[in-house]
Amino acid sequence: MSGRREEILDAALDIADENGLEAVSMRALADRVGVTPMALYRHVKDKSALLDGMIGRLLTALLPARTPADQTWEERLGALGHACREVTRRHPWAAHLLFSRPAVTPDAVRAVDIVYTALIDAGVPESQVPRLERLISTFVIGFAASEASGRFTPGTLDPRSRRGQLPDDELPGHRRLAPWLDLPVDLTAEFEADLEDIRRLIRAAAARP
Amino acid sequence: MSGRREEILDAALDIADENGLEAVSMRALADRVGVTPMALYRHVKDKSALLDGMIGRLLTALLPARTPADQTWEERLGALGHACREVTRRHPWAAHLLFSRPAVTPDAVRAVDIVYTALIDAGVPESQVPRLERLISTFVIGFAASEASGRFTPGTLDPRSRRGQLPDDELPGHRRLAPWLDLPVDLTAEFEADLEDIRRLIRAAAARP
DNA sequence: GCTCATGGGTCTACAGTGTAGACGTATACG
DNA sequence: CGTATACGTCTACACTGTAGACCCATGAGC
Repeated sequence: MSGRREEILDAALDIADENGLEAVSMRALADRVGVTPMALYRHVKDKSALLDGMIGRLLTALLPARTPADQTWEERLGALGHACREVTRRHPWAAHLLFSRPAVTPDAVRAVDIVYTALIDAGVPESQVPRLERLISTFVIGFAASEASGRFTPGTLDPRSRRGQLPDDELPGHRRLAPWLDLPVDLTAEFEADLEDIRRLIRAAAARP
Repeated sequence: MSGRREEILDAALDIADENGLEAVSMRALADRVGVTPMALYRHVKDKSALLDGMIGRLLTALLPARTPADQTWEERLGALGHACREVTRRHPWAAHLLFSRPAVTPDAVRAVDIVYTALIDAGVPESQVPRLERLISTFVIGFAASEASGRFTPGTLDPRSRRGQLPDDELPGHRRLAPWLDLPVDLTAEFEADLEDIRRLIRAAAARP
């Protein structure tokens, strides 16, 4: 019953949001809750269990309360994808945890099920559904993690100087694409385009024997 | 000049391979090199610089010495993908770092260039190439990271018991797919199928106006 | 030969980490 | 009343990364 555990987890979320995940130490968390570090261990087995609890908390927030049945499978997929990206934009530290901790909480299973039914509704052969679910979730979480960790916007150095470290004739691709590489990237638009590509991939899979 | 830095990085790789990434502490590393912890700081600015150096070392090992020009773009893409997965299978701890550290080393840029030229050769419109490169690398690294962290094989509990935590009628997708979910997954074959799906996605992008 | 810079290494110390173990206390229930 | 149970505290230990001062061998320039 006692909502104490939830209270602690939320405090941990707050700390992570304000000062990053590495600022979540048992001592700092205890301070914020107004308690001694060791007191936390009554409500949380471990530090790693604490992290699990944190992503658990996020997952429940992410899920649609009830899946509106009047949406097409493409809309439902898009909604889930955007929700996932939204969560990791609000909590950039979370992206990594989504990868490391296997998703076995009830909420995570529910999320997987949404993708399953979307794929089935799309007409994908059942034997292919689990694989495609993994493909999709891997990409979506990967995109979110990349965005959150700055993999897509490497540092402050612009593309030109980055390229400059290598002789230009070793990088024919970069030379050829130079005009496009200097453009700023709109990651929201890019994510949308990626989702559309994935929907196409699904339709193609549904159309195959 | 002095190969001391490389010697240190390799020792760090060894520790990580044997006991996991969290076992790579400055003290443990110093012990293995046969030196005092503080001595490491002459060759490595930071602990985080040490980690950067480690993935740098891996990346050079991953890259093809020279790209054989007699391969089709599909073969080159597949080779790079498999090389990436191979590295993270040999060094499971590395997958996460690939995500967190933006890839700005010369070797990383070279790897990106291989994908760029493959996409160009495939006939993808140049404006789409950078986005698709990000899509592909995100998926490939994400797959590797998922596999390494066990996201694809959640714990020891079988699918049935995992599902058991929730009422079955809340999970129509799982119920429908039950026969397929109980099958063991061959991740090598799955990765191959995923790559093929991605190649199809590329061909489709090339065929669009 | 002398000096001097430089690269590499050592020792000490500090502030911070997760957590095991023993102990205390207040409420609820028989 | 006694006793469980939930919750919290204090102390202590073995770690972590790293700043700062000091040392010594090598080689270059005067």
